[in-house]
Amino acid sequence: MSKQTPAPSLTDLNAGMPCCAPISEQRIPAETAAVLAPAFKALGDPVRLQLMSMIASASAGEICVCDLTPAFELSGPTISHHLKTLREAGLVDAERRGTWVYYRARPGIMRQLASLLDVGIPASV
Amino acid sequence: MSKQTPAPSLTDLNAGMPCCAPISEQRIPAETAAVLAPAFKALGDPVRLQLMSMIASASAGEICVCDLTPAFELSGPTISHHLKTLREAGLVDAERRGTWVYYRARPGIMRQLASLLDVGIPASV
DNA sequence: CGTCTGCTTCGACATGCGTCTAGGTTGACA
DNA sequence: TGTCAACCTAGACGCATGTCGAAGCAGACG
Repeated sequence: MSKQTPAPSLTDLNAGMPCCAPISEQRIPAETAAVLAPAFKALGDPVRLQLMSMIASASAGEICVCDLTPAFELSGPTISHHLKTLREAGLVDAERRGTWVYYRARPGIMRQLASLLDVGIPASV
Repeated sequence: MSKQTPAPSLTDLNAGMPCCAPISEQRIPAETAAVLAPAFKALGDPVRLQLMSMIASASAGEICVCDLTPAFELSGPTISHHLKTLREAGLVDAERRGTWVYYRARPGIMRQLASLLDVGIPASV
């Protein structure tokens, strides 16, 4: 045990807390892996990766489900299911305003995941 | 169609090629998502995330399977299976030297994944 | 050559995941 | 109030995945 970067909660991650050293510098504790793996898992589907990209790159900072669904050849419920997965992974937030539901990205956790994968030196292969 | 960042192959990624704009800047094309999602998927399991971390942070740049297996309460075949998953995702390389097999990380693809998640501005939530 | 050890592959099983259709819930609007 | 549209939830089905024990393969070492 002792002084590694401790296991953060999903809330911590979304609060924008610094979390973990890059995996190339320090071995991840089991608890941290258990917390972060679901986020990677959520991105591990092509449809969700595209959804995440569309949401994160939306010019207004948010995007309507009604703009997401027609971008795929999938049923509405299936898209809804994938959005729920992203929500439960803490990657996006949803808000209903009138008839439509809008999704926006949570930059905090994405930054955490990115820094975890960071290799530091931008060197060769 | 037209001038987005085109779909890269896994080989490109491991060759260290710059690949894709961050998903917060540009929507990922379907082909790119199809290529990158398996890498995230491979990291979407706590055991594999820890394995990846142990491999990437190995002081010698590589680590013996015989050092990985006892770190988990899982059977040898199960660890071997997870390592195969990481190999097929292009995240690690394996090399047999004498009795033991050594694994090392492929920094190229990890950098690609990290930059894909990059949110740019290190700002608030 | 025989045997032992380290790792992978094989076959099997339970669980999880992606997808669908059908049905519910919430809000807009006449 | 009634009706319509947008979105989510529920239930079901087939395929993928995580896990194991048993068997196979490759080097080391007498």
